Amino acid sequence: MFSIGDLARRTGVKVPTIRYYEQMGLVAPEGRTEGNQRRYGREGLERLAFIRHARALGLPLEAIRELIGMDPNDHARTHALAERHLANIRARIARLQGLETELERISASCAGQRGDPCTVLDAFGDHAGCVEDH
Amino acid sequence: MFSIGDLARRTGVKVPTIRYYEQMGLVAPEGRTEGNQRRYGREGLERLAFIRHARALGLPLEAIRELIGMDPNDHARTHALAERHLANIRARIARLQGLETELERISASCAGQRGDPCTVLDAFGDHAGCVEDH
DNA sequence: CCTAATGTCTTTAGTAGCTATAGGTTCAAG
DNA sequence: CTTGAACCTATAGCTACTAAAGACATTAGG
Repeated sequence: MFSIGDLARRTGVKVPTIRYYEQMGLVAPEGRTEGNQRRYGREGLERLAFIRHARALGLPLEAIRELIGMDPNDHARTHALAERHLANIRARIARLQGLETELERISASCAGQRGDPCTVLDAFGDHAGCVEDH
Repeated sequence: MFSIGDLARRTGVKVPTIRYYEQMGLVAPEGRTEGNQRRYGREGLERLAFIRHARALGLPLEAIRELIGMDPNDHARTHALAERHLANIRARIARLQGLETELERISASCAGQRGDPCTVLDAFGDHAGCVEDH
């Protein structure tokens, strides 16, 4: 039987976060002590580790909830979720790469001559220089 | 003189968002009508366009507030902010690329055989397969 | 000039995913 | 038995908005 602190130490998920996940219906203790403290079994530990890893992969809690409730034989749904998330990540990468390009341009736009006003400041506000349509 | 709706149409920033920016101290109307409605001048319009573009570049409002208050001759601070943000974006790209790799691995881990439990589900919870240290 | 439609006002609450704090109780070790 | 660490609940805060309620203002058409 693990206390909430044990779980926190073993999974790296902070104590208040575990309680938050419980509120969100993602983990529950097996029971409580007489003094009302949470006690978890091995299942709880594994569940929390699962959540932690899925979160580290960038899945929103909502998707994790879906995963938890999934039938392991339902390949279609499981694969679809993975693909959807992958597409999502790729889109975010593409968007950030657009920003990267533009910020490089902005940074390079001014040589930093004393006495001249900094063009970086203008560039931040200037939509005209943009290639992307953000 | 522009109403808040005019500003919204011209900049693409939604009306409630403009009011929110005002609360955050980023834009202010030049004055109000007798009936208490906001009226903006060209300055307000430009300020809002600046904010919009900076947001599109991914800058947090806090950084935009800094930019707004900056002396255009202070190259050091302006450039530093741009560089900091660029580094930030690059870090995020790197992180997402790590996730991309891992999600590809996860997606590929299961051929989708009927009858066999889906390994994707395990892979989501399995830290052991990770290369990155998330 | 009046009316109807549209625009605007303030205030409040909700979103995601936590984190922090306060004030109180319980547990485990010595 | 006492002390200190860990635990409890409830509430508020964070970012950057968005939505909704209920009242008032403005503007175009007749």
